[in-house]
Amino acid sequence: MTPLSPNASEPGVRRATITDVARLAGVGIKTVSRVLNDEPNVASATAERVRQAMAQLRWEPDLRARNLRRSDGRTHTIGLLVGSVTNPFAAQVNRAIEDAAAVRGSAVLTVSLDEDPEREIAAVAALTRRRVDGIALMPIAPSQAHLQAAMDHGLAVVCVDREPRGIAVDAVRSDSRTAATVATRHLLRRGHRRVGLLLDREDLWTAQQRRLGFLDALHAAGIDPTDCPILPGLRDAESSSMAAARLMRSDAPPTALFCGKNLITFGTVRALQHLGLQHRVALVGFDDFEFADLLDPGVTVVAQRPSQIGRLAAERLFARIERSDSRAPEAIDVPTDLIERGSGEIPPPAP
Amino acid sequence: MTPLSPNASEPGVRRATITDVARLAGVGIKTVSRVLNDEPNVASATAERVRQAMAQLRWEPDLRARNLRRSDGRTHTIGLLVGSVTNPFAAQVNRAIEDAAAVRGSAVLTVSLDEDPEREIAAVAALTRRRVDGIALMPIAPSQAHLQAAMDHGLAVVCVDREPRGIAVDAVRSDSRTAATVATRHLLRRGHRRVGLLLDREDLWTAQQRRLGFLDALHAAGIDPTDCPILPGLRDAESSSMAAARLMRSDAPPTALFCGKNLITFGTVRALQHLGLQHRVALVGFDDFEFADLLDPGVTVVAQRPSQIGRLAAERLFARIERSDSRAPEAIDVPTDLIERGSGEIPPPAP
DNA sequence: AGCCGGGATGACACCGTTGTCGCCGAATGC
DNA sequence: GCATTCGGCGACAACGGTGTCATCCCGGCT
Repeated sequence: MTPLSPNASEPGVRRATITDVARLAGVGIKTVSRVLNDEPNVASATAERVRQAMAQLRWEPDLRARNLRRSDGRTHTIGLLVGSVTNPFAAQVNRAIEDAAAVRGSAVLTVSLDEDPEREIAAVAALTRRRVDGIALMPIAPSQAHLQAAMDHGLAVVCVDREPRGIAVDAVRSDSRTAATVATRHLLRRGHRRVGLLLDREDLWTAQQRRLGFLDALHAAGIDPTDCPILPGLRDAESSSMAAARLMRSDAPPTALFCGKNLITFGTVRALQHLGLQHRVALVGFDDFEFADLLDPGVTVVAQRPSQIGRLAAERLFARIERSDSRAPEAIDVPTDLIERGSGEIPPPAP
Repeated sequence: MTPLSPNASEPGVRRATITDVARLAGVGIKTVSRVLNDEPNVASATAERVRQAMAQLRWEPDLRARNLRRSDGRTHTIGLLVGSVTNPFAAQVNRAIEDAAAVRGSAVLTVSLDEDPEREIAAVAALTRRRVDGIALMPIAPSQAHLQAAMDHGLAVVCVDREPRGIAVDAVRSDSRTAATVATRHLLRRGHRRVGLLLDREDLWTAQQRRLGFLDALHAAGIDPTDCPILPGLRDAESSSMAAARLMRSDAPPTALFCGKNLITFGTVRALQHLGLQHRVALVGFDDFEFADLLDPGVTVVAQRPSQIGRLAAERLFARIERSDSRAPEAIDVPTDLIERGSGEIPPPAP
């Protein structure tokens, strides 16, 4: 085996530059640049010499320097801001966007915001300094107006999962309101009259929409909303689990639950199992997840399509970046799919 | 509400540069630079004028230009190469590294390789052109020697989850061999004599180690390895599920299974449930996962500590980047935790 | 033979920042 | 009172590439 030079043996070799390549090939730097960029008007013999010099020196052009001067001004880098890369929904969106970016030769800078508005603002500033071509954002701050200055300088923006506020940009998300109506109606059709809704922070667009959809369904069925408790402000599985347990131990607990996002479903499923109620209380979750089908009972969900959302968002973003789309910003609804697995089909107890 | 200027209204304003700030503040550009970098020898009144000019123009310095000239040569950007950001293990590692990078003002370029060696090489080349300061890599290519040239130019590298080949760099990973031994011994102690091992591609270091650990345990218990089938080459949940089903339908199927990574566990759990064997065949998985405790039976696992692995990897990486650590490259073992939940404690059927 | 067009090429400015260095003026030392 | 320091500041080169433009050369056409 060949001897290995250790990690710490740095500066080592000075990195080759275009000047070194030019000198070795016996040409001017501009000719090297021409070869690198496949520009015309280079004799094939010259081009070959240049390519050999590049290979011999293992030269890789410096994209910072290149972008700095280039007329299109693009860095071929985009930013992705999500709640957390560990959230399965965000991870799927992330992957879809990464794939779309890779096809176009762009790299992705991913940032987890932990649903903190200040981190959204800080992250955007940091990405702006890096001159990313575009940003795909799951908005969390009360307003996205802080992006306007960067947009005036040509930054493209697309919002994912939630509607933006204070700026006019494309948005790609599930039709949360309709999805919530469908899920709630599904429970009501089984005869439930006391349905509980567990929700994320209500300053989020998604939570608002899902609440509206929930109420739409109650209204259509002529149900008194005051019989249907709404528990908002649930940020993670932990707090959701505690909230669900408290709710089920209350006087007149609901006979069915609708969970407004994946982490809430996780917590609620846990709570019901611990209380031994998983076969007595109906449950529909928002967002599909691994093993939803193998739990007992299987968890009925309104599944989002995160890959599709990510793919569409990336397409909009790159269309804006390449200025190939100058239509007015638009909101794109991605459909959801109700998947029946058992938990959502539990009937209310006989009166 | 204020009117919103649409996304497509680009070039719009020319972006302010340090020259604009200098002119507005009535100073030289170098003074602006000094204020920006908190360098000494600027009168406080002057600094204040400069800061006002910065704010007024909403100027954000261009990090590309800055890094290009700076003497330390750092871009404050690192690369992270994983199998896929949708894999929960990778996602946790990703998050830990992102957090460590954020503290140090570095951004993370994440790339999913889909376990494709060629993409590893291509991704490293792309990151090299971007002049990242370091790369955290879950190695997939047969050799990582392709990183040597970049390392000679100062690139820092740390390997995650798997051992590197062909280069000398730090590595942070679980002690797979010991973990596999512990898991296998756990099954053997319950009386199993025919234990099946389901494995990832055997060219991967982790799969090799887990196989060795498995055999170690058999050997120590005096068990004939030929009674214990090994199914390698399982890349995803799908193929694992099919392989597990085929195995259980064979003559003399094993009475216990050990799954060599998270996706294999997912597939195998599915297969056992579909065959109705989940309470008759013991199973231990590698890697913990959401709902492992709520399945029936609960899934016993050897849990890795992905956050810790990511954190330690990032610490090594930044130590190398900052040249604050010049020790020889080192392999760091992160312990695993056997978590008993039921599936691993199922005894073999009475003879 | 002289003119012209265009392919091949390099000199040089430039992108937006930081590093080097020199200049100026005020404070300090003797 | 004069040399010496030093704080404050800007001119200019440099980072590693690309854009612009001038130049050279050669073949084809009058």
